[in-house]
Amino acid sequence: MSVATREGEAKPACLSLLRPEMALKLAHRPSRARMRAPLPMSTERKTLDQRAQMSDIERLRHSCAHIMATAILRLWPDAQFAYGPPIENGFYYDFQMQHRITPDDFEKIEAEMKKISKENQKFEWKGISREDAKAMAESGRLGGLSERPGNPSIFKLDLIDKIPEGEQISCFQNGDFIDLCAGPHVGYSGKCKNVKLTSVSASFYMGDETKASLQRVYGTAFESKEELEAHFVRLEEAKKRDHRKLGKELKLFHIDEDVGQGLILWTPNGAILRQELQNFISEELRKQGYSQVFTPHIGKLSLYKTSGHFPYYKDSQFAAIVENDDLAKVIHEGCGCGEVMARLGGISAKLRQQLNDRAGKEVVSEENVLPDDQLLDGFMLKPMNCPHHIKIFDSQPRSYRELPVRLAEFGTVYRWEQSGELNGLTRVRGFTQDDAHLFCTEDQVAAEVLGCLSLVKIVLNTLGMTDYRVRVGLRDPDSSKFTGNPEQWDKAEEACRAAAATLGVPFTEEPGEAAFYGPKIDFVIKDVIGREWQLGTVQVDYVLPVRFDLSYIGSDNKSHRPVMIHRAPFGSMERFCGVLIEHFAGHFPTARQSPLHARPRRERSYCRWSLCPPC
RNA sequence: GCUGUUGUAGCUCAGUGGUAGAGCACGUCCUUGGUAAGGACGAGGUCGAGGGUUCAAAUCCCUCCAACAGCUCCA
Repeated sequence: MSVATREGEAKPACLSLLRPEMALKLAHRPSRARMRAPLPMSTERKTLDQRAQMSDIERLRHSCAHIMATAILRLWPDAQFAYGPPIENGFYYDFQMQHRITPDDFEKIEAEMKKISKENQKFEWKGISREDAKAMAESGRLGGLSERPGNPSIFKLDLIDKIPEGEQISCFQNGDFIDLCAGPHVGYSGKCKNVKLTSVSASFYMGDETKASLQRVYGTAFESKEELEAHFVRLEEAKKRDHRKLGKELKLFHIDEDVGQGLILWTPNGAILRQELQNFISEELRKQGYSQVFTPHIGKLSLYKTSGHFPYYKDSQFAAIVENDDLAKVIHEGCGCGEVMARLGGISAKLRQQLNDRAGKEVVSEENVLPDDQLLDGFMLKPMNCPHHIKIFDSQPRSYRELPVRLAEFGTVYRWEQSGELNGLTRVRGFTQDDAHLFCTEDQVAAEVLGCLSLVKIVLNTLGMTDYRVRVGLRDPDSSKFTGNPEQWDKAEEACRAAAATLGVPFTEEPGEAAFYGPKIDFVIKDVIGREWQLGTVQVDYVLPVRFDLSYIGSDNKSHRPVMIHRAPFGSMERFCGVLIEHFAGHFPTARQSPLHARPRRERSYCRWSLCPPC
């Protein structure tokens, strides 16, 4: 059974709960305004030409950054400024000073900024020689209101050194404030009156963790008061769609401190949502000839040593689980913690030999080898499903007639994410991938990649999620990170490129973004506040079949190496549901027969949201 | 992990050193031919955890934990 969509494509029966008129309406919902999404600090300098192309609003915001710096200096003259670019919806300036800015200071700074705007200071460009620039920085004059003996402009000095020889060095002056700056700026500070400071945070100089820690104040600025107000209205609207807020209101999921950070408890309502999606994808998988499998949540360390995930990715995995008797033994032997860790991380000489032989070169160095009686094995919460699926493929001899073998599982994996990076459903420590691994011949790669992509496209189109882009991750030829032989890479990259081109959506090729084992295609979806989330992914892999010594018998009755394709159209159920909640703003497409609807009066508060969710 | 902010009832929040509060939600009863109806009464809190200062701490100080924003990272 299928229903028509506006694209005229058949809609899978498993989304039978989708009311066509609702789907249509939702698909046309305009994407909400983007909240401040800081542009990643580019490690490459912009050329003067690129700078000259700054749009009017970027000019205004950049000037606002200078005005904010001026205001901060009037209040705290010791401040040392680093970097103050315009960003989407606003600007920031990074600086270092004794006083720690808190949001309570914003009012003071804004008041000072307003004064500066009223003073209508002229922004004046001055070309200066490298020597003069350095002298001004030494005296503390650059990024200051006056000379500041004993307080040289340290960051400006560094920035001057980064300006290539022969390039014009310039500064801009407004009032007493002189800053090293290539511009461009607005003519007068009077233009910068619709400004509001939004947040303060820490940053690192040049985005480098090892460099100085700076304070960063963010602000937003627009040409008119109306636009500024509209911006804050949009932010409010975006907040209402936040999946964490809706998740609580609609009782979709719960995160409990006692269970742990980043570990999702799916409550009955959320389980309905997730189950519908799983049914939907299961149906598509069945159509495309996948086989469903189930595998356990843990596996032995040696499995991940063979795959190469341990200890290479050790920092982003949960620690090993050591069996009681083994633990008692090492305690009895008086092992220190460091020694236990080393014994867990070691690899046997035999396994090292096997891996190196299979790869035809040294992929595991001798320093990781420990004598067998020193090795301590344990288990690990699985950080990915591939090794388990590989073992299923390898559990019996395979003929080319069976290929491609497509093994699918809603596989739950666990990864150790930094605490500051956790975010509702979109960044978690335990999540379920709609994972599958395809084992195919070299010649089947292109067709299989194409099949995977069409699956992702069906999923996204069915749900009306059209604000996405496609990223083809290619290898960086200069990097040693990428293993495998160049011809295979070329072939796989070409297959990915060609497959992406058939999608009919813009895609970018990004050298250096490939996984170490092969090229990949990612679907990146923008959420309601402009953050991009990588959801679906398709990756070609030539490495794991080698490490696990996989083979099949070809028509020539000889053994051949299969190619693996990893793919997950949703990415993870958690992240996808998070993005989906915001996409639909909680107005999930449901039909009359949906369990979300038929609720007795007693549970009025419960059914309310499915009929008339909070707007 | 780093910087900052926040943490009080199921939810949203008020409460600046002196007996723990409001609205909504919840329970019982009454009213009411109807989809967030009205009324009466009621229940619900070691004020994130632990320590300290004080005659006295939700409130001041310290240490943790967690959430949020940003940075950094992300197979």
